Amino acid sequence: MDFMTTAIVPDTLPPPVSLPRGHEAKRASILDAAGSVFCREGFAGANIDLIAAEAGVSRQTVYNHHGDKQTLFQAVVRDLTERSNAGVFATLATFPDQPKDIEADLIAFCMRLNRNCVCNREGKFLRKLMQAESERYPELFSEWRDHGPAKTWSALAARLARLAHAGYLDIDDPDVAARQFLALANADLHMTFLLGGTPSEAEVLSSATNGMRAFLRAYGTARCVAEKPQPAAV
Amino acid sequence: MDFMTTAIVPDTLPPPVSLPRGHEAKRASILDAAGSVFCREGFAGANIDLIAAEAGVSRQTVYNHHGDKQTLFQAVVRDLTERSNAGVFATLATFPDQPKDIEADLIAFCMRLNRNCVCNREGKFLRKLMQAESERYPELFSEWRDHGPAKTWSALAARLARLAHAGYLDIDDPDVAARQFLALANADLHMTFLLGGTPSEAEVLSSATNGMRAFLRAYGTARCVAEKPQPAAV
DNA sequence: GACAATTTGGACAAGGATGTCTAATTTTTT
DNA sequence: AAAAAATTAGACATCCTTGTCCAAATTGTC
Repeated sequence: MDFMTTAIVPDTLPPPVSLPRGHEAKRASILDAAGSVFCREGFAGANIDLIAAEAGVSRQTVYNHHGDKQTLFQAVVRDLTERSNAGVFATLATFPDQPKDIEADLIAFCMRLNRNCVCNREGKFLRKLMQAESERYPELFSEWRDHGPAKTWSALAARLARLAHAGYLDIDDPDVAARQFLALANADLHMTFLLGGTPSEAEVLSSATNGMRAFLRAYGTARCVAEKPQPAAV
Repeated sequence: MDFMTTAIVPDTLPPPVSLPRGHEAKRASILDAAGSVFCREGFAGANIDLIAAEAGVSRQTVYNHHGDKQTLFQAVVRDLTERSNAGVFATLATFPDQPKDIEADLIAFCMRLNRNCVCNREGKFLRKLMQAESERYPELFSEWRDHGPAKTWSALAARLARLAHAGYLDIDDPDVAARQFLALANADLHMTFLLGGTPSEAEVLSSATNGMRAFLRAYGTARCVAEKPQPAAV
């Protein structure tokens, strides 16, 4: 028996198999609160005591998990980047490769993109933190850009090129078209973003509709127009 | 010799212009430095000593001119807003109302807009300060928005409507078109803006060209295409 | 040149924030 | 139940910043 147990569970001291559940929960809670406070107050204005209070932990726990303020900030941005990128690529996977009604399908895609990627918590926070602190942390900025927007653009460009190849669109430069696609998708939301607010569902719908109609006016082919000759007014 | 020198540099000395020579110069220098520091470090991170040093005055002089940090910040934003709006409307006045070559004329206008309004010092600073602190100073934000972007949009919409009426464009909703015009004009510059940099002349040209070609593909009439059937590749 | 306003540098108090330390307490694992 | 790990509250030293005060020096005006 003794032999069995020692064999099955080697005496190599219980490897840090599973750290407490409450431990990771607190870590997440700290990152969450820190994201909110850094975003609201900026790096210099953020107060560790406030972060601790908002996370529901003691200040010492914050220091135990992440060494100092800078390290905490970097952890926050990396966490946001990771989750945001996951959301972006999940949404990109829903791009309408074989559209039945290209206008309706692109509008729906656009709304998913806006709702799940640019209007949500991670998107809002990242946008603000990057704008405010990218010069102080250039490597964080590069990380985010290379793993996020840069890939998004080329992935979207590939999707658009495929649609063009299938005859739905008439595109010279897919990379330019991809940037314009995104610019048009958000054209009506800029002021709300600047204010730090979250657009209503109606605003997201109207921005996506206006944007995609303009995009299709620019890049749609006869095939699109034939299928959808007279879009209804908003 | 003595006569010569005194004659060449007349004794008329700078005309006795009441109080301010060095006074107003110092005030401007302080606003300038404060704008730069607030923008770089954020409100909380900005240091009055640093502002004073960068302005080349003593700290006490900063306090003499503008009471405290908050008042200084508001003065900076109001100053930037005023100068930025002046630039925007001066540029709007150069909109091509009777274009000879609509594509070339719109591209040129776009470049003026980007160069003089969004890429310049005031534009860059205002964008960052608004994004960072608009929630802390909502009344400053409203002031800027109502006297700047809101008027810009409607003014641009009116110009576009006029072009449409003259047969150059085919536009349903001029307000939507105006927002899309601006979105397309800057579509290629977003990443540079986010990084806090200033786009090169080549980037501004390429962004304006790509943006206006897309805009005209969406909203141009046969009249445009007839005049400019085959735009050269970039 | 005399006079008034402005600027300067430095000292200073008050307050706030960071990060460390410790002893007590709670939670988790064995 | 006991041992180990994590958390807590609080005190604390240290540093930084804001905003004030003041005497001396500078500038510009009459």
